[in-house]
Amino acid sequence: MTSESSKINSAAGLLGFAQHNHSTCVSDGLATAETRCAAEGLRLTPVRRKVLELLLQNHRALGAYTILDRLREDGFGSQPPVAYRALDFLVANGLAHKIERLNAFIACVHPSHSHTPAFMICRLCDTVAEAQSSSGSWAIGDAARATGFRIERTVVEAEGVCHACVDKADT
Amino acid sequence: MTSESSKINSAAGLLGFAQHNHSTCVSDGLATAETRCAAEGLRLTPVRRKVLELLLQNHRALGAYTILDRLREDGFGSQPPVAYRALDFLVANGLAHKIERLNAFIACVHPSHSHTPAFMICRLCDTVAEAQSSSGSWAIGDAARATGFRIERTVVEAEGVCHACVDKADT
DNA sequence: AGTCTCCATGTGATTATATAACATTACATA
DNA sequence: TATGTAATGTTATATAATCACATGGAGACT
Repeated sequence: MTSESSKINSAAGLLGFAQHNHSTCVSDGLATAETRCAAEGLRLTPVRRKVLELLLQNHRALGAYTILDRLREDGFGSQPPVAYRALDFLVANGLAHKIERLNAFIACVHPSHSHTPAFMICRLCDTVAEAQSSSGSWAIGDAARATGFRIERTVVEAEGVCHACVDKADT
Repeated sequence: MTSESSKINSAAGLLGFAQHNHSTCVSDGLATAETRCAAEGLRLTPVRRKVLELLLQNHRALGAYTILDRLREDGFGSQPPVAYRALDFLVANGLAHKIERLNAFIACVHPSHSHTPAFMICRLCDTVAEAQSSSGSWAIGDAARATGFRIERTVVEAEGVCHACVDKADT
């Protein structure tokens, strides 16, 4: 427990892959979420808040069942729907994203404005970084326009090796 | 059965979303695969060939268990690993792709050369179109270069409504 | 305060997706 | 034919996600 959380903290010393003071990530993220929910009449209930807090604690994607375990420890309901409903709420309101490649979830790093997120997933340290992007910048937009396809949502996930892990990479 | 296959054929009258003569998709795809496997010393065994044929029969993504059902009908093994191993082979050798968003698989439409595929998924008719693309054209490449992230594989999947379905779309 | 309604949560059961582990068979080739 | 390797078959299990229904709790309205 203790060793695990300290490991998480030290490993989370990268925002995405950039150096940053991680200590404010959780508090800032929760504060932003509370502001937004208050402004839009959304209810950031205890379970939802707790799940967001768990996601903010590390820059990795967490599976629903990992989250569920943590919820159980904190006295929340321990059946899958509890976690999935909270995650659905967070994703629907742009406070978190699902990483399709991993079937896992991560807190949004800039939840204040809507965006088409793009992710970089390090296969060695499992860190996930969210890249800023405009929705029209993807080459697939051209193909869509050419065929009359109306894009509603785009998944962009790059898998590879982050700067910090390049040294220990085999290839 | 008959009605289902005819439905598949009529619905598959679009390559991705472009009009095309679907009757040659399966035969051409299998021929290309056989040529490539022969050239590279890969073994396109009966199960693998059958799975590829199933994928080629429609421009939709098929789940592993759907494939498994068809394999069973044809006298192949009917346990999950049978389907997953064949799919792994096809994906590893560029003959098929996994659509992460759907947890399902689709035949590659241009298996002759390596590429970073991008997909358009119609949420109304479930058709999946593979767009041609060069690996460097994604905006995420810039973010990766900026942070020293080495991209090995990129998932690009756009979800929306295809040209043919726009009329029946609610919004 | 009462109570109605809506939304959120709790819980048990089930479905869907994917892999582990090990036995067996087919194939190439020495 | 003997032998190593790759492919397949099969049992069991792990992981991910949803269904269905009961319970609870905050606001709106009287």
